[in-house]
Amino acid sequence: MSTTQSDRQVPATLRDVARVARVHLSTVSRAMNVETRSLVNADTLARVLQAVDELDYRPNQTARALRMKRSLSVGVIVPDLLNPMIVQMIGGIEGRLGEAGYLVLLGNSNHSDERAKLFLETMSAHQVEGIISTAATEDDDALRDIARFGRPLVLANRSMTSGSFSSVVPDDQQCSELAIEHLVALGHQRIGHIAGPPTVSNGLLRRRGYEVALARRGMPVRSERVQAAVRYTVEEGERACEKLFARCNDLTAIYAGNDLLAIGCLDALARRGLHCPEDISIVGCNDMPFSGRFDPPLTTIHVPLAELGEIAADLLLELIVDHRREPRHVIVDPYLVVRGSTAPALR
Amino acid sequence: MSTTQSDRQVPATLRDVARVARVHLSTVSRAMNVETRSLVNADTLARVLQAVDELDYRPNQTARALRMKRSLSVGVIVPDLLNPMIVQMIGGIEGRLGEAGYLVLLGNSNHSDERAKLFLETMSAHQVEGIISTAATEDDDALRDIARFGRPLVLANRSMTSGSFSSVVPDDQQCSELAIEHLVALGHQRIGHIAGPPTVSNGLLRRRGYEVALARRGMPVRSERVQAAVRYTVEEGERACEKLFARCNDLTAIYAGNDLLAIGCLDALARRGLHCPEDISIVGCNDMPFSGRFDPPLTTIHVPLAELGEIAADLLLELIVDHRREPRHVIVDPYLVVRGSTAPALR
DNA sequence: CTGTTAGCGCATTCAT
DNA sequence: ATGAATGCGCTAACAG
Repeated sequence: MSTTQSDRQVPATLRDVARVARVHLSTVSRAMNVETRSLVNADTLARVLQAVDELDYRPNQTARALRMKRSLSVGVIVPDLLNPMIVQMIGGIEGRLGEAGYLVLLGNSNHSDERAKLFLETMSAHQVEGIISTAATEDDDALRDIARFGRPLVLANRSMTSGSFSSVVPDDQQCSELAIEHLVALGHQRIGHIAGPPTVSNGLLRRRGYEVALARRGMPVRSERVQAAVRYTVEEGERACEKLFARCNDLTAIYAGNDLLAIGCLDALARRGLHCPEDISIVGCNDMPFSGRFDPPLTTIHVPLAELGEIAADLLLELIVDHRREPRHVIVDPYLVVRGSTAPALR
Repeated sequence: MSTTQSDRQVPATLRDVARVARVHLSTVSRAMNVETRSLVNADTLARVLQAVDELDYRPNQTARALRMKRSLSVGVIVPDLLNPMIVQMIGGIEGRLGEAGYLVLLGNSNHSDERAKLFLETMSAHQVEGIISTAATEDDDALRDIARFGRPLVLANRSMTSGSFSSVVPDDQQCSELAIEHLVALGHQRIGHIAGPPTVSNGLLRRRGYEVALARRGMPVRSERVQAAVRYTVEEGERACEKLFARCNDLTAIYAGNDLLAIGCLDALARRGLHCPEDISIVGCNDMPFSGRFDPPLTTIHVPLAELGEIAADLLLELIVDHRREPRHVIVDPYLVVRGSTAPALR
């Protein structure tokens, strides 16, 4: 507090510092950057640093970004902020990216490809160095647009069959295999499936995994036992489950494409006066936070979502370092978590 | 796709467009901006627009930001991304800010003032037009630093007693009043309190509210019946609750400073072989997502967190429009949600 | 080691 | 209605 100034200061620039330190502006620039700092004389450095301190100088990152073409920011697009699973991933992403000095621009598409596209463009305009999308849908050419600009892009949680982008996803078919294996071991023979939207990879893949798992065991694969939800929400899960019940009244178990859908199933059961797991067993997928504390505690397939986010960040960082790097596809292993929503089949 | 080019294009600039449209760069600039578009002739505008389309030109927001001193971005600092309540607020914030054309830079301080300060500085360097912090602690002079630069700042969920920043918080004392009122109505006389950290406003205020509510009813206020958790997490809630039990074994109810702490209390009860609500009633606070689905369903004080986020965004937007605006303090009303974790006192 | 110069991509005065 | 010129704050050659 060398000078008594008004409350609001106009930020100091390199010029200001240079003037006070009686050196050229470029010398200050060198002094500020760790890589070039060694180029500047010890006592001029001291003078500069003192001026910096005195003026409370902070480099303007926008100007740096413009000049260096490095914004030190990346965009992260999510389909739904109220989905605890997504948030887990954001945590992993943000943590890793933060360590690397990047700031995260967050965009919540709210399940809308339209909005996702808007974010893609806005973030692109903001010169993000890369983008992680956890909201990829199959027919999402907005993502391709981004790639055309050479902006690194990685898909997390959901992928695209084309495989042209780096991605990290759980082994979705294996998720289903684990769920069916568990249910069959409990004696269940008529197992329904509430699938995720067919437009997103894990909706499709988990459904396929369900069918494969049944077929492999010589069990009938009936399409009327599958009902896809239009979105990964509790409400849509409930709705889908009711449709399923309207068609099939002999099911003893349901495998839901994710935990939110599973909770929706629980609601649908309750509406019909049915009990879980006594009347019907339910297996979720993803193991969202607190899923073990529900009533009943949810048997589900654990997916390491935070780790998945970290890997997505790593993949993006790789790509940022070398844009021409070949896309990599990481698949992480899920595992079964048995809790209270499954029980031996009685019928 | 007029020309067959390589996959990766270098983004077009105003100059490129100007060259193709055979006009001066500044004309293109005018044409791109809605406010100045009327200044340009209809058919030159058409030429420009065609060139823009042809080259797939997108304005570089970094350059704009540098020139206009408007980054169209704001920073949001949160203490914990794994806290579902916080996420609710982010949703509200991001939604409102997105509508206004702003992008959100997200920073997760992970309960560390150190990291929060780092984010504040990094975001500031990125020229955010304002900052919303949901991680304010009482002794947080980093926040004051930001304000010195004249960067608009609003505090959400947590406030600072100084009151020099705009803020939006729940009526924390009222939260406690509602909780105590409910418990007393159920016949509880010996009510413990797991408080949030005393360094954050709602930790302190809710504790005070608890004391005031007891005193108002002529009930004894005993400090040994209060245990503060060092953080708002399930684990710290459990730990604090165990400390409390070690001191007091005659409590019939506990009011927890938030739902996470309440869940921790549930864990502590379970450890001791006690049941909720039969042995001890528990009231949480905030009404986090899914709290009604826990076992037992949590009786809690509902706080409209998403709305709180929206208000925070509005306050910030106001401040961005006029930096010298007086700080405003919005207080939102909580209400009681009775579920299954509370029952009449038996002792 | 330090100063000079030249932009990064854009908006905005000022001329014309 | 458009062109010319200037500079936002910074880094990166290039000289000296």
